[in-house]
Amino acid sequence: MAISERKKKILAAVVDAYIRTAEPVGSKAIAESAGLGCSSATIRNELAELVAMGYLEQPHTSAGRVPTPMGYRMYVNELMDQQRLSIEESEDLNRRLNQKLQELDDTISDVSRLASQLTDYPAMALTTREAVTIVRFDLIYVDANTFIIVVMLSDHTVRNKLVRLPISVDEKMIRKLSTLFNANFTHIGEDAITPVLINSTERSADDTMGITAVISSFVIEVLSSSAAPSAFVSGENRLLNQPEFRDPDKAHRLMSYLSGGGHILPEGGLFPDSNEVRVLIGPENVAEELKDSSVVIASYDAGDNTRGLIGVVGPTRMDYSAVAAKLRFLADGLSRRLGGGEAPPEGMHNKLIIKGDTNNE
Amino acid sequence: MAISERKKKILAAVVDAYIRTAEPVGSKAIAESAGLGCSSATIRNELAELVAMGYLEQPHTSAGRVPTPMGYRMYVNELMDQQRLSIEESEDLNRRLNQKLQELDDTISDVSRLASQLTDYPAMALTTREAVTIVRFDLIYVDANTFIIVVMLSDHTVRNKLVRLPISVDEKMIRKLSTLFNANFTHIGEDAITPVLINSTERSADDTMGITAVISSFVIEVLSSSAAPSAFVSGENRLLNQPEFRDPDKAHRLMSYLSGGGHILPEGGLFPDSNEVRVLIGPENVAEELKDSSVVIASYDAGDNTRGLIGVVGPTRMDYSAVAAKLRFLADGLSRRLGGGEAPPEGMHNKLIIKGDTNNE
DNA sequence: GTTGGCACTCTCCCTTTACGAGTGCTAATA
DNA sequence: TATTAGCACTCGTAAAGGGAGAGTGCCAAC
Repeated sequence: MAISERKKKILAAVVDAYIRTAEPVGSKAIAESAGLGCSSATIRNELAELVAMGYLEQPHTSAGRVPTPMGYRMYVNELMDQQRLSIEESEDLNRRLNQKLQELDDTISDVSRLASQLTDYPAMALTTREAVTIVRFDLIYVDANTFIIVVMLSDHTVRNKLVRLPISVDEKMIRKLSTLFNANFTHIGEDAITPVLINSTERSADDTMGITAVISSFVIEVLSSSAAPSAFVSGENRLLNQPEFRDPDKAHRLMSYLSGGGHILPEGGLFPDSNEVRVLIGPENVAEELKDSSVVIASYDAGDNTRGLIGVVGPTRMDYSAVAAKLRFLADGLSRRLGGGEAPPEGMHNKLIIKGDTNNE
Repeated sequence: MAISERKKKILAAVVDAYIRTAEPVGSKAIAESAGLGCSSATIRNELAELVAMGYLEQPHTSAGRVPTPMGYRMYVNELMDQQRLSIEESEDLNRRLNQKLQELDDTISDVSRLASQLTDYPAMALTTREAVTIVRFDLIYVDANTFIIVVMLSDHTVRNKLVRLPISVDEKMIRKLSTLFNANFTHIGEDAITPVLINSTERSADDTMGITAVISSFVIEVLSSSAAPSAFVSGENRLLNQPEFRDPDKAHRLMSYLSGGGHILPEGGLFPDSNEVRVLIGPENVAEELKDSSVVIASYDAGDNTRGLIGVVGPTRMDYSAVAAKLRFLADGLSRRLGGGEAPPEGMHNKLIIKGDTNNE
């Protein structure tokens, strides 16, 4: 059955009111607020039909209406006025973002904290990197027992480690090792670092003291930790702001889930395109713990084959419009700062494109 | 008035039972549990006196007794059996600790996470460092637009930064700058880095492209971030396990306080000595938000003029004995791994020394 | 198709009641 | 003098009752 224009308006009014008040919405309130010139009785008829169509439900017979996940979905896809940030807001955001400019690895926790502060919901941030390789190797001789390993990675980050040896090495040996590692260990993946390679390098260097092994294990550590996606969740406690989480058990369940950050990853398959904000409403979420919460995610381009994701978790009664706008802004800002060239110019407000699972209706 | 032996036993029994059950303790329960051969009526008389003395209180006339902060204090100082960890527990702890061996800066979050997991309370970890200086400077030339700054600090950590320039530099310039910075910027504090120094270095290097400024600002960033104590709180959500935080508002208040981590610092003044675990009970805490919670803290020696602190927050009805033992173990383990030489040998169980504000009675 | 009216059905909140755990006191006992 | 048994009393909690109010569904009129 097609949904009439008036039904849409009424549905939107219900969702809007429910988002604001967290209480079932009655026909009278709608008649007064939404500017369609008809009485509460008419609204009641329409509401009954919206319930029959599955967009709304009643907690019990004589209560007002509450949107179903399907109702929210309709609202998100078609009805909500796609909120833009005001000039002041976006300036404020820009300022805060500019303060955070550091390496991406520091930023990921900041990003999630920022998203959480901004939206007043718990937020998570994560990045997945494509496999990196080492592009450059330097060993810095400090003293007879100490040297520093510095490696530059294909994603233009730099890692270092201070090595202290129980025995003495001379500067020549360090230089030799540096040359060898530059020749043998750059531009290869973690799986190419075999015992065979390590042994042959050790022999070439005349290294009888196991220095090669130390350096090799650092290489492996760097390559494997860079490949692993990192996640960060913050502001879990903001859940308690929401009336639907006044039940400590419910709140606790979700918070524990969120604290265990990594679990969000499996859903990483559905990375939204840049410029798109994805909304997952209640049962649309894969994770059992999220079945009655909603998640809004946006992704950003962190440059060098790295994509980042920022997400916000809240009750299904979430201010989708505001949250989506803020996330979009944040993601854009991050893309612009961290990412490749083709990011949109500073200050431009992108048209918001919001998508989600539309195939379940 | 002096407190008799029997009163002590009864008080201990009340605290023990209350820690276990979170419910006011009645005379009958004590008569049965504590092995002193007397009836509940006798216990009642004693209880009445303990109330008069301020060690216990009654929520209302016909309820059991609950320890007051003063009661807990007595318990912690004199009564509780100072729990040792079982062999299995300490082996498990050792294993987990060994896995976490990395740089201190990575570890601080791990430490707090570990402490939280271990105790099932929210935990925080923080370190204060003495001012560090740079002891060694290296600039690595990568290509005409790129070089890497590597600095080694007096605390034996190494920091690096990749610098990309809009203009070209040659290798000679980089070498010159490296020498100059090594000469002028090592072994000095942040406040010694004045515009005058930067300008003179810039002139000496014939640097017309502002590279000196870039490097200088990195130096300042490193020195200031190393001086700033860093804090980390985790497991806030475990608060919700405790029945006293079933009230979402109460839980939220404390959790927000904890999330804002830094606030704990002002109390840093009371760093416990190593080998001592400090317990702060309810009103003994300075922070308003902690007035009806308890904090257990231990400190460890992280080497190089750095002291770390691990703390656990919970309701006043906290299992002080178990928590103190675990924190002591953790702190010892960390001192041994990170710290100076005179740490106790591996595997030894230290005598627990527990102290606190005893001057308020 | 829309509206006013009205009986009906819920939940929410307040009060009442009953119950039981635990006390305080007193008088008896060792 | 310290301990104990007994008993009346207190108070909080949980279950049960009882409006009040918000909101519905339906019907008959427009």
